[in-house]
Amino acid sequence: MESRIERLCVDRGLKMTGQRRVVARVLSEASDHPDVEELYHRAAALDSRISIATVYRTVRLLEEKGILERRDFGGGRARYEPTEHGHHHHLIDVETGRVIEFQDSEHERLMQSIARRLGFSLVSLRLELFGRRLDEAATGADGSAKDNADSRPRGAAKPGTVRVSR
Amino acid sequence: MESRIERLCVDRGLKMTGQRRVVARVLSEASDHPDVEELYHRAAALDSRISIATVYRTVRLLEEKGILERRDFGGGRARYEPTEHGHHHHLIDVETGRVIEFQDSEHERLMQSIARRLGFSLVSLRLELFGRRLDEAATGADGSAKDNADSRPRGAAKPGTVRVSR
DNA sequence: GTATTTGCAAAACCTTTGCTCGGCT
DNA sequence: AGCCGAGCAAAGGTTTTGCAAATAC
Repeated sequence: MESRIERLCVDRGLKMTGQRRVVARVLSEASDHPDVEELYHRAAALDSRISIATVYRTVRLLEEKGILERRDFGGGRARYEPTEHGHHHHLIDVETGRVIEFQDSEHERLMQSIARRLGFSLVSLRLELFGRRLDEAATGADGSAKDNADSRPRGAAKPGTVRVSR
Repeated sequence: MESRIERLCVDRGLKMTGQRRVVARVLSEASDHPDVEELYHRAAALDSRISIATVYRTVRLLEEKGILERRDFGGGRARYEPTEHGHHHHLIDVETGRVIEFQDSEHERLMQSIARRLGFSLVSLRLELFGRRLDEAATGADGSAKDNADSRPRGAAKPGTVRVSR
């Protein structure tokens, strides 16, 4: 069955090889921000006839096509995630490395206005927060973000989406 | 004469060798965000008896001491700038690569509040805007940011500091 | 059929490190 | 004399690439 990312590839006229299909599936099913090595392992589990060079080539291609976005959270390896329409940002737990996504519409407006004041139109932005977990009791947050490391809840329909609404 | 960065090094008890003094001077005089290669070239111009390994070791040391901050604006090379007290952020001109700094106190507050809502205390953050220059005439900005590539106006006392005050 | 893509291994790239020598205290 | 830092070159980790063989359209 055709995965979501595979559909995007086909839509953009990419030649769909077996390897690309596998990588597309892995990406479609990922709910985190895997690096190339991790993608390679997951892909190899589905089809061992794939090399890491192909994974590198594929993520690069998909990034050029706007299907993936490359992230750098430090640690020397690039990490990838599917491009989303509504931009979101990341909060990285400095103790565990867990990545939490969030959105904030007020923030988007603020960034637009700052760019405009500096004489620029905003093309894109990168916002990453690094934080330390507060005691559950000491905060007003509901603590609903789960403990599975590096989870990436997203999408309005999914339960557990972390969104700061304002 | 003792450069600003050299003073900071001495204050933290670092042994000041000739090479460190040169790197400290280069950093003190830099008004941009040089990478190691660039620092090496500038340092070598002042004293050719310096190796790139020493520059790497020095920036790493100064980063550990909190004197420098490492930045990654993409491009695979780390770039460095002296630590500032008031945190600032960067707007990168996507056409020219020029880096403009800015601050926004409203933004600081917003970030604190977002982190808190997610159940975290904010340790640090990274904000980078990527933008395209608007026509001078079409914007309300005063266009005062200069055309010298990669300028880094900063510090309250300096004219030309780019600061979004709100 | 033909242009593209893959696998493999080598190369490229940035950064770190082992070791010996040199310089400062 | 003793230590710490510097230089050099080699190693390290990630990503890219050249080339021949395989594959999609």
